[in-house]
Amino acid sequence: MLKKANSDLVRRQNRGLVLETLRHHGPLARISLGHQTGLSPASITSISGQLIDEGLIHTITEDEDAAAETKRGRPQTRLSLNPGATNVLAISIYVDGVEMVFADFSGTTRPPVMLRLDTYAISKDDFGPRIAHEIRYHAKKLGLPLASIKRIGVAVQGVADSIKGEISWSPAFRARDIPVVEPLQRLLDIPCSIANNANMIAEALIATDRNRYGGTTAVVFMGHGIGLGLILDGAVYSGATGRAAEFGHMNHIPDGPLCRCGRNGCLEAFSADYGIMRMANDRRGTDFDVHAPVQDSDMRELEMAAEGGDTVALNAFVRAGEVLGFGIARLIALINPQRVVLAGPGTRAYGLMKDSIGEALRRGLVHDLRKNVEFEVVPYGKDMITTGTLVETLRHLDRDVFAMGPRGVVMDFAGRKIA
Amino acid sequence: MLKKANSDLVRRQNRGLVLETLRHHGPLARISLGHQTGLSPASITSISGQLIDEGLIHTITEDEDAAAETKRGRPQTRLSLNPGATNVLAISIYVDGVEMVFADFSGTTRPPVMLRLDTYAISKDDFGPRIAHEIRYHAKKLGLPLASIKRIGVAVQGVADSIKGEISWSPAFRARDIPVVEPLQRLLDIPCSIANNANMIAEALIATDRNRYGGTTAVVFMGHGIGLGLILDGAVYSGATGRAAEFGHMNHIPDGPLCRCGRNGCLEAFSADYGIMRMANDRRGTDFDVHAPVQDSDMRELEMAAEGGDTVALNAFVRAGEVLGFGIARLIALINPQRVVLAGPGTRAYGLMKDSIGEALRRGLVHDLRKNVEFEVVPYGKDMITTGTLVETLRHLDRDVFAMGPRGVVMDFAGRKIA
DNA sequence: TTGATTTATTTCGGCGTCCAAAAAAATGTT
DNA sequence: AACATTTTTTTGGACGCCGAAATAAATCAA
Repeated sequence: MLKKANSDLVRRQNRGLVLETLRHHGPLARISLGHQTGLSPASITSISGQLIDEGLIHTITEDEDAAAETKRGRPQTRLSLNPGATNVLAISIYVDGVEMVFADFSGTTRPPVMLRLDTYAISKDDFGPRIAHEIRYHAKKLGLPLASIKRIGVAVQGVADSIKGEISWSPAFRARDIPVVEPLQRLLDIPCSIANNANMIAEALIATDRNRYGGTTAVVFMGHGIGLGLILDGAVYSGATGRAAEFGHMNHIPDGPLCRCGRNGCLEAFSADYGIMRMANDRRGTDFDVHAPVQDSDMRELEMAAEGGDTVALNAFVRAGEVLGFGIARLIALINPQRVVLAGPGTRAYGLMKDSIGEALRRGLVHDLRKNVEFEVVPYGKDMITTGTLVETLRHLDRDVFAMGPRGVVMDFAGRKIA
Repeated sequence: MLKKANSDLVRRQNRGLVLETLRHHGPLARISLGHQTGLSPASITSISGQLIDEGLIHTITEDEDAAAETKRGRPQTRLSLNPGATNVLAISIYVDGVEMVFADFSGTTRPPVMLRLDTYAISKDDFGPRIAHEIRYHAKKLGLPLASIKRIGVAVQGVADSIKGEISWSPAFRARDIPVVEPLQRLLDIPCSIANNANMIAEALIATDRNRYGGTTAVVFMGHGIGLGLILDGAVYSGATGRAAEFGHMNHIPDGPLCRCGRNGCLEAFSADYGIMRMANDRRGTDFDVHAPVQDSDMRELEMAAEGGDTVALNAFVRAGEVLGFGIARLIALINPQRVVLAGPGTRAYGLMKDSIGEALRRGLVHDLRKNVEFEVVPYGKDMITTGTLVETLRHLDRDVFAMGPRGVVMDFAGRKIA
């Protein structure tokens, strides 16, 4: 259903557009901003005038490199996001701890703060307050007033319910339904949102190359579990309940090996680290504790063994690839994406799985569908998750907070404050 | 990325909103239109004034029933879509023929015209012109000038490429990549679009009850194949290439029975009519022609046998349900819909499959996911496809054609033509 | 040095849209 | 007939965008 439109909507949308354009293209002169956005120079003057007065953007003065090009005519004065306008915080939760990255409005990050924390042991209700406390401490240490932080984005592997603001389930926690958004908002008075790792990687990819990833892309995250971020029509899709897709628990074979979720035969039970480890250690999978976190060092060792010619180890990876391939084939049948991206630490072993993934795709997917899909593996870095979270958080500020404009301020024709 | 907004956008959106509101709620007084849309009475007067002048809506005069309620105050004059504003045409393609339903702007349909046509035999390039010819003939017969038909919507079972405007593949045709949109537009000069049956049923459901189906719903179509219409965030999702989802060719078991698509183990190969028939006739599926269309009468006979206690027949349905259940479980794991709807002629046998579907869902899906999904079966009528196609077609007119307004017409303050 | 040229930005006036408030219209009630 | 009530229209103002003209600030050329 359509929504009512009025001049309020026009202002919001165009202010948001200007902010997003500056964020995407970096500093731009008003004239270029006009070309990029499609707005007239007059409108750009008006809008940028307001944004400058509100301190959200500013003109660049020490603009050596651009001024260096000697051209005729009045020189451009480039506009840029004002880093000091606000701060944001991206939090990534891992099995062994929590990473906090503070950034300013322009997206420039402070060095990450790594927090050791036995997430697996912490209780449902202790987690939020503990994090709130750490945020308070580190913000102070970095000289960032709490009030300057306008939004916090949290990313976690597993099922994040973005509507309830909880971690429904994550391999990093023994506890379930861990409230995150509510305690942070209550204790810090800062708006907060939570999302899933794979979705944040998808955000990072869109930000990196909108042409490449902006259409319909499936981002498969391989690690302690198998996650999925779906980009549909250029935006990350986050499901009905705000929970991300549960690709890892898509069934592969009825009555297959036991999965962490308690069912049998989930994709994860074959292709996540623990599935591979189990396959390598004990082909029948009877007395294997699926809940015990797999150490990264153990996985590396297994990869080495497989590369060195250990048939049992190699076979575990081949089988993981086969099952993953069938999973992706099913995914393609359902969503018909233009592109499938593999990401996450599990892609380290991609070389071992490549052939069996391809073979499974051939067996499990009509040629018509397969031929239209581009495949790629992106090298994994934790920073992708942080980047994605920041992108998402800052976009929310651009579109939904700062696009609104200040309230109760009288402006003149060009949008300048009169009082 | 955001788009530029200006008063043009405002007008388009609000005109569209008024048209959609009248379409959805039926005749409404200006005051009620204001309440429904959120627009002020002044704006409604202005917008409706324009729409009336353009002949898109009109005031109701013979409004006995509403005027009957004797109330104080100036009586309401209700506005309604003007049926004579334009005509549209919905075409549904079946194995045995083609159905054409003409409707006016208010959505009132003429009796369906059923066209016998051996679709399975017709060649790739004959189909479009043949249909164009029939449209010309029947429009004339019904007294509808071709120029009064502003849009044609075509629905077909199978893979419809809505961007190319072709039927990529359908069980109704032996031919592939059959152009439909291009010949109709060329020969009749009427804009045309093509979509897939299941998506049109999804459209019909949204139109019927937006609260119920408007969030995230998966519509599974069971018939000569297994199709899927996805409603994401209230709108039918039609994939990257404009092709609908290929749920029927999602692999169930590697190296399973042969499917029409040439792969092995697709969902369809178990649960579409031919899969069930094969299972009942010949459990090894060696010498069964998967391409031969299954007669509806044969399916009914098989259903009767199963209901009468024939174990082999019953088992075929049970197995079809099991596989369908696993398919739906995978679908839920990926998309996490709020609701799954089963539709299509195949649902006649739902009673035979119900238990095995449920059992497969239990085995193939985490409880957390399963518990949030509502399940339902809608009784099948061909008219759902027609309804959905009309809804989609008329919405396009509301939003993208008539919302623009006439060009080059000078209006006074209230939107009335001056010249 | 000075004026012409060029390019960027701002100002001005106009237009389209929405909206609140006042006015008008149309009917019921007393 | 006067008043009350509800719906619709008119009026006048606000906000936003835009085209055109004006202004600003530089380079180029003589």
